[in-house]
Amino acid sequence: MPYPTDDSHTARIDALARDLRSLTGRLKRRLREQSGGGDLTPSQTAVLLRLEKEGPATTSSLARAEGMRPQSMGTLIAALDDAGLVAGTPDPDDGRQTILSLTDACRKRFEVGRAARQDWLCRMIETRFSPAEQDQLAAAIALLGRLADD
Amino acid sequence: MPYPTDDSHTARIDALARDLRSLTGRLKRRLREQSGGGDLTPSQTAVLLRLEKEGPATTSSLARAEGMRPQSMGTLIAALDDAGLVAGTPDPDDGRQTILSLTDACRKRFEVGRAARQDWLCRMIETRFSPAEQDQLAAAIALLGRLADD
DNA sequence: CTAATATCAGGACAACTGATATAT
DNA sequence: CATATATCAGTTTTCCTGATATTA
Repeated sequence: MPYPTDDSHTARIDALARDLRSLTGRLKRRLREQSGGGDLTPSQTAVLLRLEKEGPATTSSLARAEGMRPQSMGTLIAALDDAGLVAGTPDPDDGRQTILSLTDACRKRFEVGRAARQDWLCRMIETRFSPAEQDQLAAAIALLGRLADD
Repeated sequence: MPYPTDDSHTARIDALARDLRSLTGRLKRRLREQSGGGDLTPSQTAVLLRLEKEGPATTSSLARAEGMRPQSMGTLIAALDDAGLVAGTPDPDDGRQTILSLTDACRKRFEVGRAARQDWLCRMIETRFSPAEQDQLAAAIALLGRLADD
């Protein structure tokens, strides 16, 4: 027997890993494709929604939260700043940091988008999944978050 | 009231969508970082595992299965061909197509990797999640697959 | 002096679009 | 001729590494 422990348990884990690898690529592509059209990239959207949820933060703390390098987050933030969606004010206590917050224009944009139910992902979740399936998703997202954050 | 239907139901879906957006980015980054070191990219790994699971296929059918453009799959396949992990034989019935299969070298590589439990994702799934949680993951991956494939 | 923050510069990867040749 | 497959070429996006200035 080539691999002694390749029983059904291990095979099931292999299948899980295989499907998860395929899924992440497809999901990412789908999100990017749907955000297209003068709109924001998935990473930009994720940062804006995090700022909305958790309040003002610095570039570095956002980078840590999203699991990317501070430089990468820096360029992402610069684009959002150019678009007038976030604004930075210097931290009075720590001169190295600038505190980023959503602008009123960005909050307005969220408000309008939600009122019109324009968000593709929200529409899909609402229309394609039953409430019970939505609960399943929420639980699994927490599990996968553990995996992504080591 | 700015948005008449912004009740707790809608707020829960907004939170789900927000967390899912953040998760896909983090997961993708984690997979790429873990595949680093002379190894294969996540997309390459996904294609090889699909060929192993479903048998020989063409560039176009693989592109459809992974939700990407045939050209993108083409360059990905070319790299795997250069690395000696896949080989193509002309389809006897349709001169336009070439049927791609895993090489013996690739199967050997899988065999060795599995025997040594070298796959990061498999190890994480096995050690960080209980069997019940693994079931939850499997169910949720199927749900999210529906979302990714429209 | 060491550690953390931010920014500049350059590069690699993975996907895209458009155009073309070939075979059905 | 219309459709499907594959490939060539160029581009964009997103993230990376390395180096530097500044502040705690």
